[in-house]
Amino acid sequence: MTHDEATTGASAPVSAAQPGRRSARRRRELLDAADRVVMRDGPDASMNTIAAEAGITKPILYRHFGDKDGLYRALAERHTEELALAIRAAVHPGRTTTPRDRIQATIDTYLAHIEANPQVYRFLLHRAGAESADVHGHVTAYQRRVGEELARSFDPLGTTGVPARAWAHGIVGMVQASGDWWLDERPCRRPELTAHLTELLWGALPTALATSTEGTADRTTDSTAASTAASAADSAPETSAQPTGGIPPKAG
Amino acid sequence: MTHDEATTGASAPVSAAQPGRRSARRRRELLDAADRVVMRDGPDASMNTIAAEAGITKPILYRHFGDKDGLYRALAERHTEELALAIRAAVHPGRTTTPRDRIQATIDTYLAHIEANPQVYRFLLHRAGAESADVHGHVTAYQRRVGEELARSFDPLGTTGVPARAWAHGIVGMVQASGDWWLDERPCRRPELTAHLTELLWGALPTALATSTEGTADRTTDSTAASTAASAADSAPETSAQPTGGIPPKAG
DNA sequence: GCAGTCTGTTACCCCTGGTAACATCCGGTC
DNA sequence: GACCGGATGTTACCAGGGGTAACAGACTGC
Repeated sequence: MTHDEATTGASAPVSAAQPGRRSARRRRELLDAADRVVMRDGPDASMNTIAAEAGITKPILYRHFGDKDGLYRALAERHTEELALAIRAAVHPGRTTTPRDRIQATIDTYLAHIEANPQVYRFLLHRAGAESADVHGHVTAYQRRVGEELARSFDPLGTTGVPARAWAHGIVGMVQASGDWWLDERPCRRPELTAHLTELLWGALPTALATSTEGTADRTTDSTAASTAASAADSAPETSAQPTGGIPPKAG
Repeated sequence: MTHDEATTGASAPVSAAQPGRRSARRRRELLDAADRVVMRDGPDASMNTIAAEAGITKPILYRHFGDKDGLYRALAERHTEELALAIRAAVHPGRTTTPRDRIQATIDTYLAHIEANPQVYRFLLHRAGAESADVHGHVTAYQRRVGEELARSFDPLGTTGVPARAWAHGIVGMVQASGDWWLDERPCRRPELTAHLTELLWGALPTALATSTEGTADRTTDSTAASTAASAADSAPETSAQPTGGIPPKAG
């Protein structure tokens, strides 16, 4: 039971005679319910649970989405779209900026997204579309998508040579992996991580390795990153969570 | 419903397999069988199948490994150990080398590994240990492990500050993601990819973006990477597959 | 002989993904 | 109104996979 929502809203003039019209809305509602469940119970939610949350039973879900993978793919598409949009906005800003600012803003946008909704992120990373592929389940496809988006931004001519794409996918993986680690340990606040990663892409690694080999050890890296961390503190969209308490950086 | 008949909660004899020393050999044999099946059927192999491959039945597997996650974790540990060893050897070479050579060798070692055995790689990436964690299934732990390994190599003093660890995990993710993309599309041979990624870490991105913004578009990146690609052709272990021809990128 | 433990088995439970078959409402058409 | 198509919904079921209980030999050591 529990069929709240009174069904048949009909408050708006349902003039559209298209048959898919109503079913599209139903589909969205089902997707909403699935989203709620997945965000609450994690990606292992059963179809029964999702159906119950939607106030219906399994076969309806299967009529709409084919199978579980279809549902999850539809769900993932939504979120991926959202993220890709934000990334695109950060990569192609309206006013002219330096390349470094663009990269930094892009990184921060990504991090802000996964920080704002870790559940979505986990779902996308670990489950979305991982089942369908025959043998080699491509890494969740959403990462690929963002990568291609970034690659296109590197040379807007459409050439998109191998190096650019390798870099783009590499950068996405870089931000994703360090972001994942950061989400778990929270060793610093987001602007600092953004700055560290931008530094890394801007050639901080050879510098750090060279100096550490010669004599002075790790202080170099620390100071380098910290100096730019401050300047990055206010670049990207909000979505900032509250301070979330301490967890001191514990940087030696 | 009906009646649960006590049982109350999974018993969970953590690490049930510890007792006999002779059982250790059996354990290895079981693990071998599981390995065979997983490499043949992919990570979705059922416990029944694995048991059959080992010539036994399910309960024995459960006595040895607790549950499926335990088996998979044991399996993953093996392969991760192997990879971590290779990485460590590449990061800390016996004779003195330049930092750049070390990084390049490390990247190439990783890529060589995933190229040599994609099945293992897929398994580690997608399944290993992804189930056990309560809510947030950390990314397969093997990536983390390699990351920590790399982080330690950055400042051998043991400090391992935040920037170094952020970089290390980022680099691992970078190599992993681009390697994954490369495995799927094979847009170039391994040495080229290794060179591209090393270039990226050595500050090629700002250069490329600056020049592409000013005038010349993508030729810069291509030539830069190609020049070093040749020099990297013979750094790490072989395991090279045949050329596999040139699938043109042709991304949507 | 007995206890203990390791090996192995059969048979079972429960849950989950997925399907079949049947019942229903609602909008449109003659 | 009668009728029909299509979406909505249901109960009931199946196959298969994870996991467990309970029992059966075999080997050790006393």
